[in-house]
Amino acid sequence: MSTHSRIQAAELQAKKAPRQVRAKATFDAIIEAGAQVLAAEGYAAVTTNRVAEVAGVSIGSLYEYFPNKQSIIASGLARVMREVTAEVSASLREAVALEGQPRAGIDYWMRAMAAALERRGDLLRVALREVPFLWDIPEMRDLSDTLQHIAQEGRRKSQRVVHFDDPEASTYLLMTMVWSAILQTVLYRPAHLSRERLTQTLVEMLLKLL
Amino acid sequence: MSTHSRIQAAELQAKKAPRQVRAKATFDAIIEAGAQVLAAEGYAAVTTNRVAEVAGVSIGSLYEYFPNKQSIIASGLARVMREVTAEVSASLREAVALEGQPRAGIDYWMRAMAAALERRGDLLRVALREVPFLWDIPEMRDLSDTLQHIAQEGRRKSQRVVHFDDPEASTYLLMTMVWSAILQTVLYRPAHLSRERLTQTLVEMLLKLL
DNA sequence: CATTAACCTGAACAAAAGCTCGGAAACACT
DNA sequence: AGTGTTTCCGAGCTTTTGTTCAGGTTAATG
Repeated sequence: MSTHSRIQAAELQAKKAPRQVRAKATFDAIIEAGAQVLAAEGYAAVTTNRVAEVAGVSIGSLYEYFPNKQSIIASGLARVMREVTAEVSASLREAVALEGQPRAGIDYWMRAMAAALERRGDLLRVALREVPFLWDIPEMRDLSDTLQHIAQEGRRKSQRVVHFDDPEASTYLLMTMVWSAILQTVLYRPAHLSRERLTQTLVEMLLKLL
Repeated sequence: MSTHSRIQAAELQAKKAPRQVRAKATFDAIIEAGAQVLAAEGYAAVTTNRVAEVAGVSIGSLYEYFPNKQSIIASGLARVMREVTAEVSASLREAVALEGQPRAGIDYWMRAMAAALERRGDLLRVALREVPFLWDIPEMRDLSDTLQHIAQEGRRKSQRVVHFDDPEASTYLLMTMVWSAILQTVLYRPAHLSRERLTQTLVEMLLKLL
């Protein structure tokens, strides 16, 4: 078993909230700078002094609000993931609501996912591959939980959606697989598979299965 | 676009091969120690001095064979990935050969994949999540290329395997999705999905699609 | 206006980590 | 045994980086 110590939740959060508007601006600038350096230059390039410099703030101010380096990155990723979760789950709900036209629903959902991921592509690429404490950020886990929840709910409402021996497991799996495929394709752009071919084929497959 | 510099191939390789048997032992001990520390304590814990210590070798010896820290990790991962690729692609070939019994073939292949991954679970988990230059290691890319190659070849030989509008893309996708699902399940053990349920459901899905 | 609280600054400290290098020991070969 | 080559050693140099702190500035408060 891997034993390297999990990071405590407190160490991944800001240590105090800004009270004045000026302070709110520096706070945001720090988070923004952290995300930007991470996305553009990778995890190793994210040093506290560099983040402060990019944010246009002194190193002291940085430690006024964040207890350590990790909390800056974690705050930025948490913020982004809240946005992604909101966008993706909203589109999944809409897709589920389009019961009558499964093709349109699936298509719509996949485009929404791809768009949400692509907009944060540089950041998510680095985050998924390099940030050691990524999965200690609660918002990171929330996305898949939320999607699962919506999917299972949708399955229960309209019985005819999945007929497998194990409906729960197969819904879970379908969800996971489609998500993985989109993630892979959008973030890592395999040579032989354009976005168009991906979505077309995925839709076809899902229609055969549902 | 993310601009952080790609690592040169030379920086990820051993700088000279051991000539004597004694030297071969230290060389291997270093690689082994690197992999062990990485698997057990994470990327941040892999320091050159620590690797030397765990290997029971002096720091000087380490730099006799490896130009830098990354090359130690890269060598270890390359070695492991050669093994995994060999095991997984052998089992895929056998599965493809079982044309007559698709259920047995799929089942066999998935068990082989799961076993190959699980045996290196601790190492691969950390590698996939934390090693920044992971995909600059050629052996890392070889696996999916090899699997794709075998799968596409299998499809061409027995025409009746996949009937989709875009056979190549759908084979690619199926491959990717099954691989992702197994990887996820074996390495990150989702709470609600046991290995048994996964394989059962996956087999069922594949049979419906092929 | 006076006082307190919030905010900001940046030089400097301490720890850590990658890597070098001069020299000794083990080995191969004649 | 003698000679050159390979291997090994580890103290220490250099650089980097996370973080602190004492003091100054700005904003709120009464």
